[in-house]
Amino acid sequence: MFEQLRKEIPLNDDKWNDYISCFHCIDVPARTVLLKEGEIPKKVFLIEKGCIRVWFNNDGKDVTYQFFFENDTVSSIESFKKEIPSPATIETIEPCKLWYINKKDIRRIIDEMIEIPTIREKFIDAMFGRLFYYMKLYFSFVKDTPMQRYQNLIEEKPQIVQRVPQHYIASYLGISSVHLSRIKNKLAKK
Amino acid sequence: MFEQLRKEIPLNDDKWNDYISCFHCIDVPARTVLLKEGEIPKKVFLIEKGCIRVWFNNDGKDVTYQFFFENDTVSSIESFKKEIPSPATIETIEPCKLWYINKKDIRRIIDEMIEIPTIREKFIDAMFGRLFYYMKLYFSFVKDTPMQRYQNLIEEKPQIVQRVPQHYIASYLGISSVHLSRIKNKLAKK
DNA sequence: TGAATTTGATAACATATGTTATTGGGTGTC
DNA sequence: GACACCCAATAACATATGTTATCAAATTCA
Repeated sequence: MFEQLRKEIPLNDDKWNDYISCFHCIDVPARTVLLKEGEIPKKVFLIEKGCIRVWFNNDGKDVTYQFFFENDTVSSIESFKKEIPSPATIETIEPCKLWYINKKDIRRIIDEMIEIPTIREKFIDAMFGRLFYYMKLYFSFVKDTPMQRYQNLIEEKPQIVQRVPQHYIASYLGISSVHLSRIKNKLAKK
Repeated sequence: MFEQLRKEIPLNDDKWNDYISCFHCIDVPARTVLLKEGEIPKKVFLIEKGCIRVWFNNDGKDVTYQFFFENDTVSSIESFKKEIPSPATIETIEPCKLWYINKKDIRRIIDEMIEIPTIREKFIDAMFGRLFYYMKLYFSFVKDTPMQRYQNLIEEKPQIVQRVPQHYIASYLGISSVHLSRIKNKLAKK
């Protein structure tokens, strides 16, 4: 799981092993809630196998706003950083093999690693990447129709279309599942 | 302009004056283009007075996706960081008094300041703030109706509603100006 | 001041999208 | 195998939203 990362990070073996020992592996079935709306996040998850969605309750309807797959790290990032109750629920879609790390451990690791310039660079780049990701999502809502967003999804995130039930995808696109079904129908006729 | 910042940043006077001297002040009329679509950004702007919009061309229609006001810093952030042509145009809405700094200067200042832990902390917090801002914008598209988005705007960014022409606001909300007009009409009747 | 431009409201029509209900296929469980 | 459940497609209807055109008010600028 960590081989690739090991190569990229300039640490001696002791430090590395110290850090790695903070990660714990679990297997969970589909539809397992990893963080419930209203809880303050205590863990960050890393997916070895499976997929996860993050959703919140909007007047009784659940609105899925993010999917995660293999090698993604998952947390309710704003609540985690600010230590406030999460508005969102984190839930597995498929059976998953996960690694998790506790807040105080990840906090310590980041505080130590941020002092190393090359790692800091990576960290900041990752934050920019995340920022650009959300900017792009936002832009697609300002400028594209739901059909265009669906086509982009097929193009750019085929995993989502292949592995995630359609009603979750619909709410991710900001439309009803009926409408997504109509869009698929139209595209099929072309 | 920089008094408040001066208090927050622990630097000796020499360094401070060095940094400050990199900023240049200009006055520009309304509808001035500060960065044109396709150009690689070479400056970052800081607004002392006035307001600015950022927009891009979407099949012949201009789509405004961000507004900036006094004390905001403005750049086509992704293009600036990656040194790629900007998909967006930066343009004043009102006559503005601006400070700008060139890329190589801001680059140097950030590289030097990032080594100071308290400043680094502020810098990372600012990035998180930006990230949360775009996440929130994105969420509002996934879960709210245009009318709700408009009401949020009145609530949270009254400046925009008061100072920006309505057709720019409409495209910011992802709707036509006709529809925004209808929404206002409905709200007025309540 | 007067002309040009920008802005905002509204009407009429076409299209997109949501809601609710129904149907049938799949899948897992006992 | 029977049952419960989840999932996707579809129909029918209601509502939301876009498009185009027109007009009036406000603003800018010469």
